[in-house]
Amino acid sequence: MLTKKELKEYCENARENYLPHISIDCVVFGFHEGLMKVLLLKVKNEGGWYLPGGFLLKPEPIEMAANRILKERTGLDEIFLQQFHVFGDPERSKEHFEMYKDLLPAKENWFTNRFLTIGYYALVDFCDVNPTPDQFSATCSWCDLNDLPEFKLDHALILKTALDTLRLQLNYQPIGYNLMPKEFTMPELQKLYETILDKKLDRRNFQRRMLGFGILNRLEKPRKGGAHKAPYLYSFDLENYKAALTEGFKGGW
Amino acid sequence: MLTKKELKEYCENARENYLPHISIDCVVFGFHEGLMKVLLLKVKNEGGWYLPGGFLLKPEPIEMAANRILKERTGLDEIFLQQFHVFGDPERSKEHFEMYKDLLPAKENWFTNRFLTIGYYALVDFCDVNPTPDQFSATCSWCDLNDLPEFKLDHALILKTALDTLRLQLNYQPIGYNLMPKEFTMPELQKLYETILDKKLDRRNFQRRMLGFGILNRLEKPRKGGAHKAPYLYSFDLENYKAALTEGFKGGW
DNA sequence: AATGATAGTGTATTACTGACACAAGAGTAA
DNA sequence: TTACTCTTGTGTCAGTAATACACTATCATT
Repeated sequence: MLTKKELKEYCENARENYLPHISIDCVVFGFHEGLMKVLLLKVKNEGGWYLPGGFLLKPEPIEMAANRILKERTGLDEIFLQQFHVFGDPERSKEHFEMYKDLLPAKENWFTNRFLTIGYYALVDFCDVNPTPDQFSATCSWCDLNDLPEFKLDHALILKTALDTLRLQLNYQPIGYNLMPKEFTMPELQKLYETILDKKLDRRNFQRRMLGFGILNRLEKPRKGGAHKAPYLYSFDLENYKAALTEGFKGGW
Repeated sequence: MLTKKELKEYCENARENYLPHISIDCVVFGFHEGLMKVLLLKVKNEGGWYLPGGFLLKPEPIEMAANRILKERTGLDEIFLQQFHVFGDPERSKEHFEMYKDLLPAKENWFTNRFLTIGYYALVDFCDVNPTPDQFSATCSWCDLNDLPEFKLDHALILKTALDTLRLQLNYQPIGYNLMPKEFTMPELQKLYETILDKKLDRRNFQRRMLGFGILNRLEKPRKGGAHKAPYLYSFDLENYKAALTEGFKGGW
């Protein structure tokens, strides 16, 4: 929560530069040590967590805004982003309304307005991210998808919708290029799928199917160093991967 | 295109009642005589066609706004609606900007603002629709999907995106309840699928697969009156249909 | 009663999915 | 060095779904 002074400054700036009534919230998925992670922010002097988000500059394309916001929170450029839903319940920002309504008159108070928020989800390589709080936040950090904190506003719903969308997309799009390091083993990739879907998959069938998609290159060298049989390393075949992204897998009719 | 007087009145009302910078555009699909149809509007004194659209009342949920807009254009309540994308290119309303910029000063000119538009597609029973122009339009009518006119703004893109989404959804959701009359024959339903997908399907395999979904009831009576063998009539099993809508078909992992 | 057009249905082939088991490699410890 | 353990790589078989294809049934018309 902002102090009155901070609020006032922020609102003046926001009214000047941002489109009113529209915000962007991003669900940033990462994958680390076999666990699915989401990037979250904890606001100063408030309980509850937020998704990284922000506003749209008046002349800015939406996707560019999402990229800008994520660049600020992660340090990353060129993030894989997918717009998935607009959340527009008139009551969705009620908490903010209650919190800020007494600090500034409605007319100049950015946060007592209604906001529609455009939901994006992002897939990123966990290790590349440098979580950076925004000016409202005390903390920006990865949270385990299995162990989520309390959310503010409707951010739990946004996260759930993103996850549902991701799971659905898994069925007709390749995924992983943005979540895995350049080189990885088949068991590691399987773990990613298992984590996203929250279920066990058969090792042999997973491999067969995955290879069947034709988006993987097996590298010559295996991964050394483990205490067991050295697994092969794979990388994505970018060309086929992108083709699969646009055309989708098989898919019925 | 509006006259100056009309524009002025409209803008005053709009500023008062609608959220700025946000619009809704609907792609209304219907199916008639074996052809896929889209509901379009032709504005007075302008070349080119628009999708039915409108704005969001300040306290109104998005979905309700889409319903309200479609109720006005079609006479229908309770339309099947699916939000599919937000279009936000800052240049997307350039045509409007050029058209209206000289009529009113920017400050009070609703139409020279930037608009993000939320795209919904709707599936309706062609025969139930009573196409009704809005106050800007001379004509509201069904157009054949294979024979589309010139569009204004980015409405060709919006339509294409809607169609792509619909085709994709065909693979994991039932469709047809909203597009077909209550009772229909298997060949008629097949024709719907063929029309949406723009490709021929095998009669026998289509039937087997469709019945396999378990969302159809075969009625006792056949359709009489044709010059040929009387086909069976089917209706959708609402309960199973809705279950399939939420759970999706099979779907991979 | 023969014709023409369309509807209903069965079957063989192939591809895919899911369940399962065994062999190979790499380190570890005797 | 050898046996052991853990993990990876791969083959097979059965059940299921997808594809391709051809015949019979029915109605209206002549």
